[in-house]
Amino acid sequence: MIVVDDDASLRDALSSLFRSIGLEVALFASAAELLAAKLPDAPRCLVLDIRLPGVSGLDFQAQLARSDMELPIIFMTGHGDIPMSVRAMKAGAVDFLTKPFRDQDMLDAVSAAIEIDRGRRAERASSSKLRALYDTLTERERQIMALVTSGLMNKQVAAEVGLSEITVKIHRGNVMRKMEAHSLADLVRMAEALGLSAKS
Amino acid sequence: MIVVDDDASLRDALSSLFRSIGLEVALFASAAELLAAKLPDAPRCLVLDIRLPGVSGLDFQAQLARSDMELPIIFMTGHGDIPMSVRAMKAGAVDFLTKPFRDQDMLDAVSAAIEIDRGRRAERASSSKLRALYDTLTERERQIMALVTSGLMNKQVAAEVGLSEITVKIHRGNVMRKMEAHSLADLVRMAEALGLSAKS
DNA sequence: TAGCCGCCTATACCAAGGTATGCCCGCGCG
DNA sequence: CGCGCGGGCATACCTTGGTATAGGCGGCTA
Repeated sequence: MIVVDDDASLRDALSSLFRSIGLEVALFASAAELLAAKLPDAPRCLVLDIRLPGVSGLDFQAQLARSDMELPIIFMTGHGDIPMSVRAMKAGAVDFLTKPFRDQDMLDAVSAAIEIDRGRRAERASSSKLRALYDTLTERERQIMALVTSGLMNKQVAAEVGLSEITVKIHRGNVMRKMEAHSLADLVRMAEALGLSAKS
Repeated sequence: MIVVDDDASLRDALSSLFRSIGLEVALFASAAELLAAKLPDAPRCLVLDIRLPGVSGLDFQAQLARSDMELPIIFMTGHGDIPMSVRAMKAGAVDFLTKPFRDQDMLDAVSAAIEIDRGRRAERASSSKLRALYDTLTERERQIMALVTSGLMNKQVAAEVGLSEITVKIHRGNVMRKMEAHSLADLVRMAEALGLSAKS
């Protein structure tokens, strides 16, 4: 759980609130401090005041979304307005609370956000493993994989790329082995997840 | 384009605004009137005042989401607050505008909403066609389809369901024909889209 | 230079996929 | 009752997939 707010007393209040339900908490007074810090790699979320020293919360949100450190955000504000909240929600914020808020509302938002982060992490983990496997393929193998998973027969693939059928079979076998696919169905699903498509 | 607002002058203003960019407009003073009316089946969206005679806009949104008539909603409000806007956005609203709003803001929101609706329609159309094909399968065929697309070989499928391999081949062929799949890869993708999984 | 790797090909062989023909059973329906 | 249909099984035959063995070519690098 990461809290960024320039009000020390609010930070402390949130800290004890989150600790009371067993969450680890990291406190920061500004976005810059957060970026400078190293954080443990666990399901988490960001609780952010929309008015921060330096950058605005919305800008910081956009900045995070562009970086590889994407994590669910819950905004807080004392003097926000509707267009601001709408913009934050459209940009993917999990919630947008007005100060003062009820503890329970914050806890609900946080548990929803952590659940989202958990899902995203699982997603990223499996897709990055897939990427790693895919990266071990040679150019030819990638080409054959795309064509095979698009539903073409070996002979059609061979004609498409100007190879003999037997060579296609070799590459195909290599692809199956390198991708650790146990069946064609497996490979098709991997190709889907990787966003492959046979471009003619 | 569907507009629901109890203020006749605002309805007229929005009507002429939308017509000026070539959109067809249907006007209603309440949610009940909208539900009673028949509407042409084309990409569209709903522009809704959050304070309506009878039901609240948020309730109406929830009601629409539960029904089969799901369509993108843009809320308007004269006296809304942040929690209200956040709730609407969380429930899937495309935008939430405060009166008075700039014409351009409304037009931007509407074009985004119509784009969303167009995408959803395409999605629904292809998935409902898939459903229709899937519904023509017999119980056995569905069973074999699930197992085959999970990556099992015919003989393994046969063992799993206690049939001979040749019978599995027959069913498998029937599945391919009925689902209009041109290859196993096709069938696997269909199974994915249908959310099938082989339950042991 | 030798060795490795990616790449291509061929022959041969076996496993798996796929279809046709033919026959059987049970059930519901006109 | 006869008929259609879903379901099942077998033989036969052909296609496709998959692997092993073996060889050739070009490029990179220790």
